[in-house]
This record gives sequence, C-alpha cells and structure tokens, in this order.
Amino acid sequence: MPARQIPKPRARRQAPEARPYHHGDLRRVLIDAALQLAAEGADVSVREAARRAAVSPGAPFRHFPNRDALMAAVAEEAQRRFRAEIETTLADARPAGPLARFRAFGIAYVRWAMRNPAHFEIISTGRYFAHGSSAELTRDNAELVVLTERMLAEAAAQGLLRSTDLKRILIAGRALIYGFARMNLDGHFPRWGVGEGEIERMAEEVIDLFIAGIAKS
Amino acid sequence: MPARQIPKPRARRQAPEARPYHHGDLRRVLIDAALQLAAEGADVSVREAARRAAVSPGAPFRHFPNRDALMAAVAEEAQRRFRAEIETTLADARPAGPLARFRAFGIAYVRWAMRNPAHFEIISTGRYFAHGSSAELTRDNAELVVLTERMLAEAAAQGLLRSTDLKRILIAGRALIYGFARMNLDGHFPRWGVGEGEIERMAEEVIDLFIAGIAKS
DNA sequence: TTCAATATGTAATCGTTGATTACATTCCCG
DNA sequence: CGGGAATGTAATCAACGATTACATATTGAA
Repeated sequence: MPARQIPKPRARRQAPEARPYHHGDLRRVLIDAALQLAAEGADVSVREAARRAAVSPGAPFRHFPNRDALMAAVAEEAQRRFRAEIETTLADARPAGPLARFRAFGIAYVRWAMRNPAHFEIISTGRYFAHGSSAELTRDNAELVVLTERMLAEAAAQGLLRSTDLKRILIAGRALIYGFARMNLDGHFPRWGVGEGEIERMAEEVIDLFIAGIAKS
Repeated sequence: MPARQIPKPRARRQAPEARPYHHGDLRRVLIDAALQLAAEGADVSVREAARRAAVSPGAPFRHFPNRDALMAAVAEEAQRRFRAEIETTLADARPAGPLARFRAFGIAYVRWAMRNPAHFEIISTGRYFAHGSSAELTRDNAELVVLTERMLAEAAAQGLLRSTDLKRILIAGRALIYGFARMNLDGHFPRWGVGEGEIERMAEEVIDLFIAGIAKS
C-alpha cells in the first residue's frame, strides 16, 4: 500500500479520550449556542455559549472581538431566518393582488415575531446594528422593505389606493405591524384585554383595518 | 428660653466633616440617580447609583430587594412623568373634537418618547412590569388607555367613524403610535430614509393617515 | 428620659461575567 | 519538512449583583 493514503484530516483522533485541540467550526457553534440560549429565554453570555461549545471561556474572543460582535452575528443569523420565512410564506400562499400580499406579509411578520420572540427582539433592537452592522444584516432588512415598497407601488399603479403618498403609507404600515409585534413581545396585550389566543386574529383584524383605511372606496 | 426648643432633627451635624450616617431619603435619591444614568445612555447599575448617592455598594439593597426592584421603581417614576406630560399637553392645547384629541395624544406620545428615549424604553419593555408591577405603574398606564378609549367612544357617538369596532381601532391606533415611537427608539428610521429632523413631521403625517382611514367619508 | 427594638448604613466577601495576556497546540503553505 | 498564522487554554483582572456580619442612628414605649 503506497504511503500516500488519504491525509485523513486527523480524523477526530479520539483515540485515548481527548477531543481535538481545534474545534471544527467554533464560530458557527457559538452563534447557534447563543441563538439557542436566547430562544430558551436565558440571557446570552459569552461564557455560557463557550460552555455549550465545550470550550474555554476565552476561546470565543478568537472569533469575536467582544460580546456585541457575537450578538451582531446572532442578529444576522436571526434576520436571515426571518427574511427566509417571510419570503417562503409569500411564495407558498401566493395571494392575489398587491394588497392581499401586503396583508399576508404583515401576518407572516407578526407570526414569526410571536413564535420567535427572543430572536425578534435581537433583530429589532438595533443595538446590534450599530456596531458591526454587517452588510448582510442591513441587506436582508432592506430586501424586506423593498418587498413592501413594491406591493404598495403596484397597488398605486392599479389605482387601489386613496392616497399616492407611498412613503407615508409604507411607514405607517410598518409602524403598525412592528408596533403590534412589539406590543406582544413587550407584554402589553394582557393589559389591553387581549388574551393569548386572540392575538393572531387581532393582528389580522388590525391589518385589515389599516388596509381598508388606505384602499380606495 | 425654655428647654423645649424645636427638637432640631439632628440638623445635619456636619460639624467636623462627616456626612450624617443616615442618608436623607436614599430611596428617592437612588431612583433619581438611576433615571439620570439611563438618560445619559449609560447602563443602569446598582453600584453606580450607589456611587452617585455617595453611599456604600450594599446600601441600596436596604431599599430594594434586588436590581429589578430598583428598575421597577424607576419605571414607575418614568411612567408617572410620561402620563403627567401627556395629560398636561392635552389640557393646555385643548383640541376641538375627539379625533383632534386623539391626534394630539399620539403626537404628544411620540414626542415624549423621542425626547426621553431611555425612559421610554424602560417603560415600554414590560420587563419591569412583571416583577413588582406596583399598582401605580399599572394604573398610570391604564389611565392613558382609558383616555384614548373615551376619545374613540366619543367620536363613535358623534358618528365620525366608519367602523364601530372600537377595540380594533383602539389597538390599531396604539400599535401605530407605539410602533412609530419604537421604530425611532430602535434606530430604524435611518434605514427608512427618514432623517432626524423629519421624524416629528412624519409622525404627524402617519397619524393623520390613520385618522383619515378610520374617519367617515 | 431611657433604652431596646428597628431601620439604615458599612465592610467584607462570594460567584458570575466580559475582557486581556501569556502560553500551548495545530494547521497550512512555501 | 519547517516556520508562521490560526486557534485553543490558563491565569488573571475589574465590575457587577448579592449576601452576611457588624455599626450606627431613629423611634416609640415604659
């Protein structure tokens, strides 16, 4: 047998009992651990993420200059998932007409925020945009803005809107949707007499009210 | 002179150089220090509040069982100021008609949130409601809800509204206003092409759009 | 008035966290 | 090969929330 057998990338020499000195892809694992921590409602600490990755407390700082950089990467990943689900939802149930699409967008937005509250919080806060603000995060977000912009432009082109001030409508619509999602996240609804089970239906009603308000006749 | 002169409450015996062992009203001072810390954008720590009150790091825990209790008291105070300013504003510029009052409410709401971002954040988050949730905090908030409820009920009674689903309108309106305030707080507007100076005008436009949407004819 | 119970402050200490530094191990490319 | 570059560990630091034992002031009842 020639000596040149496959380099065998140190194939997890777990011979005695030791893990390999180098972790496979620590960066990714840390981000996943942080996402999971957030999803569990725990507060995300660098050390706990390191602990879950079975790595020393200092190791994460080889991949992120500080905690905020880790959180920025977490926000990036969460934003990516958020955008992906919104777009998938819109692609699946392809609603007829721009306003129906706008409605579907708003509902999908609120639903994701309800089902992933901690991740939505991380995305929303903007605390992790300022720092690294990795182009990707900004881009994923801008894509969603463009998405709704197009819906409204199309609606205007079809003469469905009472007003042509699209920017105003766009921001009002986003404020409504974002505000609704955050009211839920921030625990306002119990104080408003909206029970846990009614929230999704209320979201639909509220969005419908808005659309009825901007639609012609 | 009779021996019965006024008890003179130990009148700050700063005779040599020492402050009195007991602080005057440490609880109040700690809350104020925490409010100031928040307003400065620093993160609020019990120790720093103690430092500003010139008191040992353990002293605050005589008045608050833990940090969250301090933050709850801070939220309570901020909420009190918030409500006071809203009501004062509405009382001063008494707008004609329920919808004009609703408009003024929304604008005052957003303005306070813009000028007191850190305090608004503390109020909004609801993280400090859950714990002590002092009745006062809840009450101040409920008062503001009732305020807007009455406006809409009055508008409905005067036949100004297209729909009579007041709860839906109420929540939609609140979501819009809260969402707008939080979009600003969370730093979304730069990404939406809304400059710092335009935000207040945009708030008015957005509220007007909403009112036009719910108003009859 | 006195004095003892209570309220309120200090000092010392603990465990956790973010962060840095010096050192160890592995990877990879010339 | 062999020597940097990448990536991990170990040790350490300061700041923070929290607790405990102790010190001092306030207050109300005998």
